[in-house]
Formats: sequence, structure tokens, C-alpha cells
Amino acid sequence: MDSGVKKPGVTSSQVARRAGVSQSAVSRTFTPGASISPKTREKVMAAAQELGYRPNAIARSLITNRSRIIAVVMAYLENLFYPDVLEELGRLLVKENYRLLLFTGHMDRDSDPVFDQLMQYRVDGIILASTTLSSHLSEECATAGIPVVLFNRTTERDAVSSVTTRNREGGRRVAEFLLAGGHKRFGYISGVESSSTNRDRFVGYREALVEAGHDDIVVGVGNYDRAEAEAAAREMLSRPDRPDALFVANDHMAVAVMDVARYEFGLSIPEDLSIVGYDDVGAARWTAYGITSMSQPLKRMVEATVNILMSQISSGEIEAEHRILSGELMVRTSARVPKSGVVEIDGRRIYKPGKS
Amino acid sequence: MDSGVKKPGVTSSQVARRAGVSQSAVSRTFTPGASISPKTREKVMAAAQELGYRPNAIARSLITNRSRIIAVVMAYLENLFYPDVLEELGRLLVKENYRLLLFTGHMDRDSDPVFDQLMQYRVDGIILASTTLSSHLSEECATAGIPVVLFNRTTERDAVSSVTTRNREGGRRVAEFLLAGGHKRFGYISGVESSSTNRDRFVGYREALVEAGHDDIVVGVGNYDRAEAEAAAREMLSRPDRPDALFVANDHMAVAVMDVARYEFGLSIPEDLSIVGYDDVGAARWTAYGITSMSQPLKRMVEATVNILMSQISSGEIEAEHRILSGELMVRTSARVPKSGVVEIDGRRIYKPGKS
DNA sequence: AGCATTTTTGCATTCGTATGCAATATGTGT
DNA sequence: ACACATATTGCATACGAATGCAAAAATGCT
Repeated sequence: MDSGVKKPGVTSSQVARRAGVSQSAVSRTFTPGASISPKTREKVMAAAQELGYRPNAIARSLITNRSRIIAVVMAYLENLFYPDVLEELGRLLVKENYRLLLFTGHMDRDSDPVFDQLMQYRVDGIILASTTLSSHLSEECATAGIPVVLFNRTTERDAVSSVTTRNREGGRRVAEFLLAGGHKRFGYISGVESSSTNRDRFVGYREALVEAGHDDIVVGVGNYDRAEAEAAAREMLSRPDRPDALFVANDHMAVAVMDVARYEFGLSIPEDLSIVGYDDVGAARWTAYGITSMSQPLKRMVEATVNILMSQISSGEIEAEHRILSGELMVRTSARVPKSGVVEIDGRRIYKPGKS
Repeated sequence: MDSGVKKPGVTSSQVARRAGVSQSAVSRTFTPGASISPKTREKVMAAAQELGYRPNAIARSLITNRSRIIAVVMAYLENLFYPDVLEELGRLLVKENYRLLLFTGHMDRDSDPVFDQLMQYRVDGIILASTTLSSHLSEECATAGIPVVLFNRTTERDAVSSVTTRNREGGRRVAEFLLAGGHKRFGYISGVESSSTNRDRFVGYREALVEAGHDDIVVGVGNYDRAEAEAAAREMLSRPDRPDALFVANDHMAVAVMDVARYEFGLSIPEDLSIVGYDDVGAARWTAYGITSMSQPLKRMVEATVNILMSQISSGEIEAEHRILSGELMVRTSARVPKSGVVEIDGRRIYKPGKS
């Protein structure tokens, strides 16, 4: 297979000949800031136009040693949060004149094939936006001298940059909110247990609950997966001591959990059960769910990610940088609302304890 | 800005020197099917391992004139259908040893910047998976000799390949279903009116309704956008002669429409209003919505897309090919169910008229 | 106009790999 | 051991654009 031939494509030399100048002149015409007179530039442009010439980015990359390509590794697009991230990333990267090479799919164990690809294409930077990726991969890339940013995730060894939100504080905030709502029995449906985001959210949640005297949290494992979250919810809601307050590690699962609670157990939300999610994805806002959720400032997160990458690329320094942003607890209808602490800011209701 | 230097990276010559062979030998070692003795291959592999060598895909592309990169242009990831497509595309392209360069964002008028990028990176093929892209772009690429496949969309001039489903038949099927459900007054909330998918769905819907004596369809414009669909739904449901059957051009909008109907107009679904969507996206299956929806066989569509691309790439022929698949009407709870015609196939309920 | 400066230009080389061709090594059959 | 076929190998060149350097042209200044 693979024997086909491709159209040759116009080269700078052809344009040069046509314009009656040297190949260098053509190159300079298309290199911003290069030394070229308006006159020749014009001649070149005309010739280029006629022939339909566009500089070959491959050849350019070869000699400049930059591909102007950023690799984005994203394991699961099913969670609506990530498509949004992807779109925003695309927007910003284009603005910086970079292209986006996408790698999807779960690559838990053998990250090697992906790593090979990344290295082979000499990408200028890598964004790991997935909670289930081996941290091995990131180390390897960093060692190879390619800037890496972990998106919505960190590793213990902080040799590699990351952009996250204050997940621990977020977990606390959720707990405070549910406590203020007068709930008695607390549950948690986790994401992937080893992921930093999940861990931090849970730690914060538990901390605050323990401080308030609740040290018996019912925990189920959802692995950031709908089906597993459903199963965990079924198990949890079947218990005699079923919780009346449930924190689900992300909205993607929270939606599934809500459906189970309502339609399989006939529970009223939030009367019988309060549910709080995380991420504040689009679906959380849909009226049928109206999920009360800790938001992650997606745009600012993406912006920070791109900024870190750009600065590392241009400086050549790949000193790890950790950007930590904060979200807000968006109050909707999936959880009982405390009497105080909820403020309204241009149409959105936010829980800010102490500032009723 | 942009003054940084990148780590040099190991070259085939370095490996060659180390292994005591020529650069050609190294190249041949990494070229499947090339003439190389097991002995030297081994030596080369050892040296490559030690130095951490990986062939430079950029340099390779330059000389082979193939980038092994497929560009995917996708305007709106907000519609859950497309992230799914993207994920599946990623899976199949990796399998074929191709990389996926993603372009997002609306580029209605000036598709030129995108086109430039595509050309500059000498992508081996292009997938246009967006209903709002200028057809101009596809023509241009095809002319440039790059295989193009339109995904879920066609153009009048069929010079460029496409993969679609029988949207017209789908529209008919929806109409038949709603007619069989005994509905009296029919509405339609459209996507982008100029898009082929929207047009075909509507044409089929109307045809079947007109044949049944209903020629007064209430139409609203949703432009495949949630907010616009909501507005259209509000307008439509406020009418004194409000429809009791509503076909929404895709599930992405149908979700929004359902929320408006239920929570703003207090309508019971499907008692007061039946809603049918299109695409059968994940959210349609969520119990809170349970949208009855025409499915599009996503996996087979993606498979066909990749197949067309691969065959065009390897043959060098870019003769347009049109693959048209069929979906099923997935019956759930958002629309009244006819007494007959609904069959159950391994757990899923499907409407197949005439085969009760 | 004459000289010093600055700007523009072309030449030649480089990036890292693939590949046609000729040279060499290996293997076969007698 | 010989002639011959076959499998490997290295040499040299090509891919298309960028860039240091020196030559050439344009400009400024007196």
C-alpha cells in the first residue's frame, strides 16, 4: 500500500526564478523582519500569487528546529469539560501561531507509542490534559527538553509545570456549603483515586467535615466514568444509612448519579438528597439538572497553560511553574441552599460563606 | 520574543558513527522493508537505544513528501456529537499511523488562514467535520490535490468526497413516527438553514407530512445553537396554535428545547408535546431527557471517512466518493410511542414501521 | 561629486533523512 | 575453488527553506 504520489507543490526556487530574484529573496519575503526592499518583496509576492506558493512549513521546521506544533494529549473527551478546553486551546494557540496536534485515547500503561510520536514530530510543547495519564510520560518529555504543562493535574515531583485550581479548597467549600445546608450524612463519589485532582478534592471535603464532627463519610468509586459512577450511586443509595448530601468528584459523573437517584430510587433532589458536582460544565447548567458545582475557570486555566508554554519555548528555560487558580461554588438547584452565604453576581448565584 | 534554543536532538549520523555504519544503514533500519542485514540492524538498534535516537519525522516528511498528518477541521465541539467523532477519528488514524492536526473555531467567511495552514503543513488529507464551513474551502483543497472528505455534510458540486447518513429518509422516518403517534400539529426547529444536513432532514420531514395531509409546519430557526434554539422554542410554544409534535434538527438543540418546554412552559413530555431529535448523542440517553432520536452510526461513519482518505492517499487518485449510511430511530421517552412499529433489538427500542 | 554608511542582494551551506546507484560482501551450485 | 546470483552496504545527492557572509546597490553627508 501507500504508493501514491502527491502533487509536487510550488517551491521558493520556482517563485524566485519567476520573479527574477534569488531563492533567498523569496525566503526573506516570507520571513517577518527580514531584510528585504519593498520593491523586490512586491515582485516576489506577485510571482508567489501567480504560482500559488506557500512556504513549506516542514522544510522551515527542519532548519529552524521548531515545528510550531503543540501536542495536546487528552484521554477522555466524553467529559464535556475537555472538549471545551480543547476548543479554547485551539483558539489561543492559533492566535500564537501554533498548531495543535491531538492525541486521544487511554494510554495508561504503555505511554511509549505516544511519546515516540511526540518526539518524532519534534513538537515544541506538550499539554497533558488528562487525569489518567502516567506521570512517567511527563517526566520523560521534560527530560527530553520539551516544555510540558500538566492541565488540571499535578505530580508529586514538581519538575514539570502545571495549571490547576485549588481543589482542596474547592472540596472544603463544598463541605461547608453542605454543612450550612444542614445535612447530616455525607457521601463522596470519587474520580480516579490516584489522580491528584480527586485526591485533593476529597481531602479538602473530608477535612472540613471532620472538623465539623463528621468522620464517617460514605465513599464510592466512580473513576470519572459514567457507568461506574452509576454503579457506585446504586450501591450507596441502597444502604440503610444512605447519605443526604453527596459530593461527586465531577459533573460528568454527577449527571449520571442524579439520574440514578431520581429515576431509579425515586428521590427528590434536593429534598431527599443534595448533590454537588465539580467543573461547572455546560450540562450542569441545563435546567433538568441544575447542578450546584464548583467551577473551574476554564478560560483562565487555558490562558495560563498557553502562557507558560510560550514563555518556556521562547526562553528556552524549562523551569517548572505551577499556576493555581480558584473557582467558585455555583449554586443551582441540585442541593439545598443554606440560609446565608449565597450571593448573586450578575445573574449567577455563588456561595461565599461569611458574605451573606 | 521567540529567541529560545531547543535541545539539538540525536541524528541518524550520530547513531551511524556510534554503530560504526553509514547513515544510510541507520535510515534503513528504521524504514520497514528496507534492505538491511539482521546483524547491522542490531548494531544500529543498540546505538540508537543508547543515544535515545528517534527518526525525525519532519526531515522524513520533507524527503518523502508525506507528512502522515491528517487535518481535522471541526467548528463546534459544543455539540457532543463532535467530540465523539474526534475521539473515534483519533483512534482510527493512530491505527493507520497518521497524526491528527486539529483546527477548531468558526471560520465562516475567511477560511483562508486555515487553508494556508493546511497547505503549509502539507497535510496528507483533510476531514471537514463541520456543518458551517464554507464549501469554498473544500474545493480549494481538492484542487490543490489534497484528499478531502466532508463528514456529515455534502456540497452541491460533488467534486469532493463525503460521508453522510440518509438525512432525508431520517426526516421522513421522524415524520412517520410522529404521525403514527397520532399527533396533529407539527413543528420543526432547524439547524443552520443552508447546511445540507438540515435541508435534507427538513425536506424528508415535510414530504412525509405533506403526503399525510399536513402542509402547515411551524418552523423556527435554531442554527444548531442552544440559545437560538431556546429562543425559537419560546416563540413557537407561545403561539396559540402551538405544535404537539416537534422535530428538532439535532439533539444538541433538542436538549435545550426540552428544558424550555418543561420548565418555562410547564409542559409534560411527551403528554403535551412530543420531541424528536437527531444524532442520538450521549445526552439523549440520559434519563432526564430520554430523547427519541434518529441515530447516526458514528463509528461506521468515521470508519468510512478514514477508509476513503486512506485509499485516496495511497492511490493518488482523488476521485470523489460518497458514502451514505443509515441510522435508526431510537425510541425513548421524549415522544409519544405509536401502538405498532416499535421493535426491540438487544435492549434498544427502534422504530421500524411495518415491522411491528 | 566623493566618500562613508546603511540597506539589500545572492552565494553557498545547512537542517536530518531517504534513496538510486555502484561497490562490496555473502551465498549457491558444480 | 570457481563462476554466478543475490543480499548488503556506502556514497552522493535531493528535499525546500533559512541564514552567515561578502559583494553590490542605495542612501546620506559634506
